[in-house]
Amino acid sequence: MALTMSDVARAAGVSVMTVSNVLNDRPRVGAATRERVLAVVAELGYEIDLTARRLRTGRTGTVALVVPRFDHQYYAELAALLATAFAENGHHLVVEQSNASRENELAAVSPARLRFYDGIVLSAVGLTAEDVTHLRGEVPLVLLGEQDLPEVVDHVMMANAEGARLATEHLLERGSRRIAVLGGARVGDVAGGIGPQRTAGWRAAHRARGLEPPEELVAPVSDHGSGGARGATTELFRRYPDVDAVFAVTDQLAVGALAALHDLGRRVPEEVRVIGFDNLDLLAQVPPGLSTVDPSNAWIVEQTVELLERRIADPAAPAVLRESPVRVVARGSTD
Amino acid sequence: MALTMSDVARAAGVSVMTVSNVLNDRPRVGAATRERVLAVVAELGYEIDLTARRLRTGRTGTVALVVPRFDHQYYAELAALLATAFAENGHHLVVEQSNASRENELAAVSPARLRFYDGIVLSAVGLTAEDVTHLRGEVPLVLLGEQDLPEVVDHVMMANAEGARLATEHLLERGSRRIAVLGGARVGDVAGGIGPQRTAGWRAAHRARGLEPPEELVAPVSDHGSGGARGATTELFRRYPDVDAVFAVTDQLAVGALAALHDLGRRVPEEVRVIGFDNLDLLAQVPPGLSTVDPSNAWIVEQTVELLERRIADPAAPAVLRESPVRVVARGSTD
DNA sequence: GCGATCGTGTATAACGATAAACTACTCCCG
DNA sequence: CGGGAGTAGTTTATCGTTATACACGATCGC
Repeated sequence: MALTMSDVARAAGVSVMTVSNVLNDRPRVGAATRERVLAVVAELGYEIDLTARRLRTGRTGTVALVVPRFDHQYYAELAALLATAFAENGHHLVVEQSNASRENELAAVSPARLRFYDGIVLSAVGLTAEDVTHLRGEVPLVLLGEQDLPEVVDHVMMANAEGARLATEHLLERGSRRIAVLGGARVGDVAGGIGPQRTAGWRAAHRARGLEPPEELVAPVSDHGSGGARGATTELFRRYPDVDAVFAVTDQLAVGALAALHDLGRRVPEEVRVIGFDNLDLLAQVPPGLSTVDPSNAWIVEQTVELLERRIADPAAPAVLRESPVRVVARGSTD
Repeated sequence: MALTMSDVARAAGVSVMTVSNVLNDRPRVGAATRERVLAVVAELGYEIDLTARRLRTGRTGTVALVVPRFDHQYYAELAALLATAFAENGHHLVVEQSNASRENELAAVSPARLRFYDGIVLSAVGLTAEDVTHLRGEVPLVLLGEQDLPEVVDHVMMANAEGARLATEHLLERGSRRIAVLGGARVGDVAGGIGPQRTAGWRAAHRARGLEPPEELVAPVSDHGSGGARGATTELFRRYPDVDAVFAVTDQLAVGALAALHDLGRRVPEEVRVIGFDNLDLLAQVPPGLSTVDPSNAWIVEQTVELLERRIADPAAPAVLRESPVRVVARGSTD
C-alpha cells in the first residue's frame, strides 16, 4: 500500500503527531525537527491521505460543480472559469454530471456523494423547490440557474428575460418585424427553464414598442442540439416564409438556424437576421459572426465563488439572490 | 452533524455492524431485523459516509477523468459518453482539469488527489514518460491521448496520423493540390501532441501520391481557440493566395478558418475546401457543413471503460495499447 | 531557590465505516 | 443426551489522520 504518516514518523525518528504538525504548519515543532521531517517526506515521496483527513476534519479542499450535462458548451466554459477562480481561493474544482432528470440530479447531489466536498455549485434543472430546501443545510450550496426557486439558498441567476428582451429589441431596432423565437415556449407551457423565461423577454420587447408578439412564430425544439434546431427552423420558414429574424434561445440552437437558412438559400443577415444567447467562445467565430447575448460569465463566476466561500465560512449566513448583468454582442449575423 | 450508522443502530435497537450488514446486503441478518433497519434508514434519511468507507475498504465507486481543460468541446463530448458507460458498470464519473501544463497536470494527478478514486482516465498532454511510469501502480490508470508514451500503462490512442492522412487524401481526391495544414507543426518542432502527428499524416498522404508536401503551407497557430486560427488563416492566404484547401488539425481551428475565408470573400467549398478533425457534434451543423475526421469516440469510450475496469479488477494485468479506427465524414465544406 | 511559564514533543482517543473473530442460541443426528 | 453444524447477531480492532491533554526539561521572576 501507499506510504502513511507513521512510515514517515519512523524514518524521521519522531511521532506521527509531529509529522502532522510539520505538514500542517502548526507551531509546536522546532526548526531542526521540521527540517528533518520535511527531508524525509521529500525523500520518500509521501503524500497525505485526503480521505483520512476528511474523516477527521470534515474538510477536503475540494468543491464540486454539478451540471446537467458535460457536453453543454456553456457549462464547459463556465467550469473552466470557475476552476481558475476557486483555485485562487485554495479550492480544487471537480465537475459532476446530473443528467438533467430530477432523479439523476437527486442521486448526483445525494449527501452521500456530496459530503466529500467542502461546497457545491449546483446548476439545477430538474430539482423542485422542496428538493432544494431539503438539500440546503447538508452541504454549503450555491444554486446556479434559471429557475425561480425559493430564496432559502444562495442563488446566482442569469437575467434571462432581460437578455432576451435586449436581443429582441436589437432586432426590432434594426428593422426586423417578423421575429421568431427558436427554442421558445408557447403560452401555457411549463414555466421553468430558459425557454419560457427567454420567450417572456421576447414578448416584453414587442409590447414595449406597442407591438403584439407574433405567437405563431414561437418555435419549440425537440432537443437542445443543433440538429433539432435545423429541422425546426426549416419547418418554421416553410410555414411562415416572411420571417425576417430568428432569436434563438441558445447559441447552439442559433447554429442550427444558420444551417437551415444556408440550406434554404436565405442570406444572413441580408434576408434574415439571427441572434443567439450565451456568447460561447467556441461559436463566436462561426460565419458570418454570431450575434448573441453575453450573460457575463466572469461576473457570474465571481459572485458564485464569493457566495460559496462565504457560506463555507459561515453556514448560517442569510441566503441571497444575485442576477447577472447582460448585454448584446452584435456581430455579422445581425448587421 | 450528519447522521451516522450508530444513530441508525440505536434507533433500530441493533449493533452498528448489523446496520452495515443490512446496507451491504451481507447474509448474516434475519429478515425481520433487515426490515426494521431499512425502515429506520428510510425514516431518518440516513446515507452512508463514503469517506469513511473508502478509508476502510479503499473503494469509492468513483472514477475520474482528467482533461487538459474543461472547455475543450472534444473532452466535453467524451466525458458525457464516458459518464454513461461507467454508470453501466456501477461507477460514477467526475471530471477534473489539469490545465495542460506539466506542473498542474502533475498536481492534479498527485496520488493525494487521486487516491480518492477507484481509477483514473488521464488525458495527458504535458506529462513525460517518466511521470507516467511513476504514476502507474499508485492508482489504476488508463491513458488517453496522442503522445507516444512507454507501454507500461494501458493506453487508448486516436489514429492521428492515419486520420490526417485520410483527410488529406480526401482533399487530394477532390482535386485540391495546394493544401495547407492549419495548426500543423513544422519539421523539427517538438514531436509530441496532435499537431505534429496530424501533420505527419498530411505529409504521408502527399508522398503516397508521389507529391512533395508543400512545407511552406504548414501554418502553426498561437493558441488552440478559433481566434488564433482566424488570424493564422488570414495571414496564410495573404502570403499564399493559391491555397485551395485547408486541413485544420481540429474542428475548432476549422471554424476559425471558415471565419477568415468569409472575411476574405473566398467561397467554401467552391474556391477553398475545408476539413477539420474531431467530428464535434456542436460544430457538425456549421454552414456549409464542416467535413471532418471522426475519431470514433464511441469506440474509444468502450475500450477505455473496458481497460480501466479490467485494471481495477486486476492491477497486475499486462499493459495494452489500442488505437481507434478513424474515417472521414464528408459534409458541405469539401463538396 | 522554588513554583510558574515556556518550548517541544508524545500518548491517546476519536472521525465513521468494515473485516474478522467471537458469542448465543437452535436444531439435528447418532 | 452430547457434540457438530447452522443462524443471527455482537465485539474488537483497524483504515490514516488530527484534537486534546499530557509530559518533561529549561528558563524566569521574585
